[in-house]
Amino acid sequence: MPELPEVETIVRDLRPHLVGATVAAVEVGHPSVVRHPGLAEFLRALPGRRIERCQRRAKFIALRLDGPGSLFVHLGMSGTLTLDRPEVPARPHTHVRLRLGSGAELRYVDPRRFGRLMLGTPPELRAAGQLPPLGIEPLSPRFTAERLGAVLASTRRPLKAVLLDQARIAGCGNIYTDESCFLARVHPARPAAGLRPREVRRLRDAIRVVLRKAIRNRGSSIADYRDGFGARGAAHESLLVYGRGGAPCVRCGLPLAQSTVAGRTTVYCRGCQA
DNA sequence: CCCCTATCCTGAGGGC
DNA sequence: TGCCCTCAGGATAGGG
Repeated sequence: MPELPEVETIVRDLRPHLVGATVAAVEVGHPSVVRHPGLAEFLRALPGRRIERCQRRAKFIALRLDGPGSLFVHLGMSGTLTLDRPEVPARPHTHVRLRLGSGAELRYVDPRRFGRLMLGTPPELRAAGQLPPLGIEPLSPRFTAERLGAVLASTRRPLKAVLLDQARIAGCGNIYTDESCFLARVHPARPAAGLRPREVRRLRDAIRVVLRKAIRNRGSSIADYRDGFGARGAAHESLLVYGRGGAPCVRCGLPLAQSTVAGRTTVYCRGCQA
């Protein structure tokens, strides 16, 4: 579900309310979402900890705690992390609740339970196989056309597969990958290493424009996604290709093509993305 | 290394 | 109205 812009929106929403707050109590409804450490240790280690930072890395939410370690949350396909007043009834599939010293409640809701919560330092979690290798942040200043070119040059896999590969570029999912390829006018199934330098530059710029615009619009609420306060985003209202297979291309009017690339539904324009 | 498929789950939507 | 099928924004394991 949530890609970089959705996770970033949540982090920005929650940050002012979480930083400085103390975890007063923890309740876990469905233990399978707690991946590390074990449930008992998770319940033991969290209460009393103070949240020092609230940040995004790739599609992970990282709540840095006092003392060593962070609480990492990955939302999977259908997860949400919201701050609620405790008297508001919890929605179905609320699996974890953190009651805060402020009285508010941080709730992890995830119908499909593909998401997960983990507690520890990055090296610990990497050693436990819970935190995968993560590539460059596409919104960082280090994400230059040269850098993207180097990433793409290393493989002949389809471009889209590389953009979705979190170990190479962190944060892009199915929606914004298709949007970026369209904006850059490159075909998502082209071998990554085959892009010309000017196409790489266009793609680099397109990825940043697409992600920034989606953040400005507070994320795409196509199904389950909600912001840090449970409200829907508006980014899905201005998507150019995602979910529009068969509809006319906004640039040339040709019906948008839909096929499977890198195992994912992919929408693109045969005319504009040669 | 690459690529595809199945898998973890629930819910929404379409066809009949 | 209901049943069945397919599909979904993610990530990973296993097979060819």
